[in-house]
Amino acid sequence: MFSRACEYAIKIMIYIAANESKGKRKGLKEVTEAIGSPEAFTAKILQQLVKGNLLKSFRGPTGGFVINSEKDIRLHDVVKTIDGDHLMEDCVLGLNECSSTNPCPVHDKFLLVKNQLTETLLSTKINDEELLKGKRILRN
Amino acid sequence: MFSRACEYAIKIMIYIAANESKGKRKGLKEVTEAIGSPEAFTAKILQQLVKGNLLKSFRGPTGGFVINSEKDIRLHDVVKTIDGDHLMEDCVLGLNECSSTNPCPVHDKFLLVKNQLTETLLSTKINDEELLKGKRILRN
DNA sequence: ATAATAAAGGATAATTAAGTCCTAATTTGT
DNA sequence: ACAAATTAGGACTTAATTATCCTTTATTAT
Repeated sequence: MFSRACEYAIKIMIYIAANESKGKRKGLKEVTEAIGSPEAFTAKILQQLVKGNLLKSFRGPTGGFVINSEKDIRLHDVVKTIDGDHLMEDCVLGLNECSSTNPCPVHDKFLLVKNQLTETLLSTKINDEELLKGKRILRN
Repeated sequence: MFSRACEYAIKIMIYIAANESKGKRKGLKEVTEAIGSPEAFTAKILQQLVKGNLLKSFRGPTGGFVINSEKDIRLHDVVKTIDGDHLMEDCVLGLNECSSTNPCPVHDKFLLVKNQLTETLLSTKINDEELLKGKRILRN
């Protein structure tokens, strides 16, 4: 559904959001340990999230990443930043010309699925407390 | 959402199912022309669909492909044959250990989406006449 | 039998995604 | 000023997906 990079990005955002009450910035090492991702690759994704204005970064000792609190970040923002909005916007069969007036055979069948998906991504805040209800795993 | 190969496979199955009333077998050339896919790659996908028992193939002159009419084929079968059932079964965040008793943060949020998707794939027959209502495009 | 036709299948190439490595730039505390 | 820590960024490697090419096998009609 999502690219590997996007899966990591979602975990990153949720981890940082869930732990930012503890004040200090979250470093690359801590994040990769928390979500169980390859370090160098995770660094690239963090960069993308910073460029996309979802995170703010700070260098040097005491440096690290924090959520950009000026924004009210949703899963939709994270997915869009890493994977673009192809999943939400494009034809399921990959047809450029597909639209409600000129539909592919499965266009109507997938309307519900895509709406449900888009709605879920749009409505879920990265710091939604429901995401943390009970014990929640972020890595294997 | 689906791999490119799977997108082609869905188009292949819908095209052959929609045109099989015209009696004769559908050859590789005709199929690639109909769905606008690369010929050699399409041949490989047709092979997979035959191996998965969704199509029957015949060689030689008058040869080609037909739907395996012993089965009542759904989109779910096509997707499973080409992409496997990862999309339907696996954790959205790619976690092996994720389950309803040991969930990832977005597990509940995506239950509806995944159920809707699975239900759509399971309930849509490849020869559903709704897939052909009005003008329906299979290629750009 | 033979020639023509069409799918099967193996090998290889091209492209994209995933992941690594190394150096540069910035910030902090001494 | 300097050393240590930490992110930024470029270049590169590896793996997976997409796509092509060529040969083999089966089938049909002459």
